[in-house]
Amino acid sequence: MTKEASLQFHMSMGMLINSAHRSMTKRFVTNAMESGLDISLDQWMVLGPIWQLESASQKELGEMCLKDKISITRIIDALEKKNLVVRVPDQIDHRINRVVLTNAGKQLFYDVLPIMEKTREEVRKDIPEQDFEIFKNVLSTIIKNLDDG
Amino acid sequence: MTKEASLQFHMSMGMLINSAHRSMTKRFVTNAMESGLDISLDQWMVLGPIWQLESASQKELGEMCLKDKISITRIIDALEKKNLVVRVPDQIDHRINRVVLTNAGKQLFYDVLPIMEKTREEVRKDIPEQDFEIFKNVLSTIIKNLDDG
DNA sequence: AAATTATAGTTGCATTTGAAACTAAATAAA
DNA sequence: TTTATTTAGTTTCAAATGCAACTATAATTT
Repeated sequence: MTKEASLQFHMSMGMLINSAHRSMTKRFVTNAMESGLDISLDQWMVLGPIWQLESASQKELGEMCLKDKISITRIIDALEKKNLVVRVPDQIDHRINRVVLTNAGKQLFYDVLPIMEKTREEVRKDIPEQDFEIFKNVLSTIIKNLDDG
Repeated sequence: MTKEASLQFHMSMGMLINSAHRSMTKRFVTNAMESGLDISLDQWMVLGPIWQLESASQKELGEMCLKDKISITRIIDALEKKNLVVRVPDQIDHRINRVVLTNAGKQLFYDVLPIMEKTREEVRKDIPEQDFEIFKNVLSTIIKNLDDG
């Protein structure tokens, strides 16, 4: 590869992903705040699977959200502090925490859904469905490529 | 949008970008370390434009790297501490710093190029050129969408 | 059964990051 | 000219993140 091509690469890939990630996170939080909702994108990304799985272990949540256990611990800490979820020790395996939504957590989940939709629309404006699918596939492939490399 | 679709979204977009970004950063640093080079992806992303622009202001670097001025200040601090760059006050406008590579900085730049290429290949493995182009376009569009929203 | 290994989750510490306030210089307005 | 405004960059403080070591429980091995 020529120097120029490498430079081109470094200026596109890392930079673009980095910047898109930052912008999205920011926009989501801003949109939430404007609706009087206090939640980070990370917290939301975990709240969804909690809602979906009903009583997931932290490990399961981590796998679902592609996050390590430390991050999950902390996000659950934050959610628990806000009384949105509770940790319930598993009846059989006492190492496991089952994480379940409180009523306030469920309420927040439903309140945030339209915020998510709004953010989604802002993000996807002008991007054809087909391109977006390719985009997501490429992201998945990149993650896979780097996980078992 | 249905609840399921929103959930689907939140579990793909944010999560995937987040995860891909983390993996890439990690892989780049690991690859660099294995070659005995001590540089973060952020630092590299700024080093490139410094090399290319020859004597860029911090503002220009920020625009080029899609980073805010605070990040640039810190990255330049780090690079300067490692004697890879120096800040030279602009002769005419004393507010501006011109950032230039030292010989060590130029050397590192050339040393890191193959690392970047290696990382690039690991990232892009199995991704058709065409999809990758779409991928980058989508990222650019997302950034644009969120910047002037 | 006792000792070993593996798993789930937490904690502590050091580094990184982000937002807002700040300094210093340049430009524009009065 | 002096005052106000904008611009480039830095600093500070609080919050987020990453890594390694740690606890507690469960599953294996001997």
